[in-house]
Amino acid sequence: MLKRERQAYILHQVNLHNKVLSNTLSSEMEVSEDTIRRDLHELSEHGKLIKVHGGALSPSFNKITNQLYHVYAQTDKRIIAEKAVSLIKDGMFILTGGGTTIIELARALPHDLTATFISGSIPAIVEYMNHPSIDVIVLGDKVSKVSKITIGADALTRIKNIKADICFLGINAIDMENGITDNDWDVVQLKQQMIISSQKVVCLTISEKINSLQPIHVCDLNKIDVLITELNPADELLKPYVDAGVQVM
Amino acid sequence: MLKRERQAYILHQVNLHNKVLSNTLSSEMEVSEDTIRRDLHELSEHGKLIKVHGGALSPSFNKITNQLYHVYAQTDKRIIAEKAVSLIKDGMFILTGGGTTIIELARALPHDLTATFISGSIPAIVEYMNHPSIDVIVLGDKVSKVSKITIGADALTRIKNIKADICFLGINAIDMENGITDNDWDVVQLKQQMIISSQKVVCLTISEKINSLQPIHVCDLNKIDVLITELNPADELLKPYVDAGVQVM
DNA sequence: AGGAAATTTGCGTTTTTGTGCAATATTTAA
DNA sequence: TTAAATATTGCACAAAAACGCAAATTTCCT
Repeated sequence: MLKRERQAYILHQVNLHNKVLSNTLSSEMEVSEDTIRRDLHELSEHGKLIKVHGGALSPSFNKITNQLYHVYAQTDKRIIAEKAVSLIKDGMFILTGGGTTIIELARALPHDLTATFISGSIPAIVEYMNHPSIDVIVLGDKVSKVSKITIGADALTRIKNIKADICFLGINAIDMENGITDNDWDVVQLKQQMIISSQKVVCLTISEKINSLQPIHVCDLNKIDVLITELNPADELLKPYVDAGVQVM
Repeated sequence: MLKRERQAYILHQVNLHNKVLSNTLSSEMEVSEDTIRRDLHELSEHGKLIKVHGGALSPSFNKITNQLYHVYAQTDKRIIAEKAVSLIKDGMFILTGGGTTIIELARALPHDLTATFISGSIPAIVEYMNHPSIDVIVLGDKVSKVSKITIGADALTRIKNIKADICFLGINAIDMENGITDNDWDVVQLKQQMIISSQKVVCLTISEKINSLQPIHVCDLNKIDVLITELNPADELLKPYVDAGVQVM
């Protein structure tokens, strides 16, 4: 087998599977691992793949995971935030949780909006505070260093005494069977009470979290009024949720 | 599974859920927790995530826009803050108000301090929150856009139920005749209650504000235990206060 | 076609890297 | 405070990479 052939085959495999192993290639083509390594080295110098210990990866692989992912998620969250904003009317009482999606929502609020936002998320409060015309109510309690949100009995009872018009929750996982799930017990308590204390529950999430599962159950799908993702509501991925009666935006 | 694949997966999870646990990752990918820890260590050195006990957090989650708080007369306030820090001992319950001097105090706290800070000042809370070992209690209520502090009956009654070891107040005006005075009605309510609820009252101010007067009375001089300025305690300007029985630092 | 030069390949040796294990410290939670 | 979970450290071992060298192959030139 010629060197050119070999390298073409390697590239083919990399593009197909995003990954190749040196020893697999070596036995598949019956050449020494040394040769494979030299091939990989050469191809990686031309940027056709990324050589790593034990094999090689597709160059697109690294792009997605490293820099682009963050920006990409950011723009997605911006799209979500703008859809969410369209649900907010002047004079509303609005409960919000924490998380980066909520921060984006806070930043996307129109400058002339007059509404009351209630939250225990410190980063969200900082954003709301900088808005010229909205009122901000802080749910006081002990701050969780991990989630940057106030958690505890105090915050909980405070939410109990509220009946908000609408509630925006950034969620960590949602699937058809288990509904919304999360990974922080204290945060789950708050989310559950927020859902009870709101007339309308809106869940915000990037599409990657759709059909994923976390250890702690927050609520079933039927508690959710609106689900917002960056996707088109007609997207195939969202169809089961539409069928289940959730309004998808 | 290749090391890079693993790390890519970890990053993916972190960006997705803002948080990952070592043991979850370890069992998901069927490698030892040792390996996961090494991966997390490596990724955190590249700033891709923030390593914490038991797992890791998303770096974007931690970044709070606190570059806005440019502090007036900063070096003076730094001096004041450092004097104030010397009064704080491990395990204390500490009430603090708002204002730039208090922010400086928050930034000057030693990294190994373990204490509980109670405040309604959002900028101060943001600073406390970034400290590794102190607990933060937020006094919830409506946020005043002007002073960036929670004000109202709720915050007031909350303070009433506290007996703190010490209380740090940034003050706007102090003079021999009227004691401490201020210009914001709501903030004054809070300060008065904080003074009542603390065993020791420490006032922080730059010397500019010494012997000045504001419209609303907060408290008389005799309520103050310690007065801290950037000046030498023996300074002529401070002599009347020393004579009046205030401990000056 | 023949043969020299250049390239490619395989092999042994030495380094480096990745991983798991165990003993010990440190942190966290009860 | 104690007990459990998690981190750190040093070590061993295996897998892979790097390197030099010699044999094999291809290329190129007359």
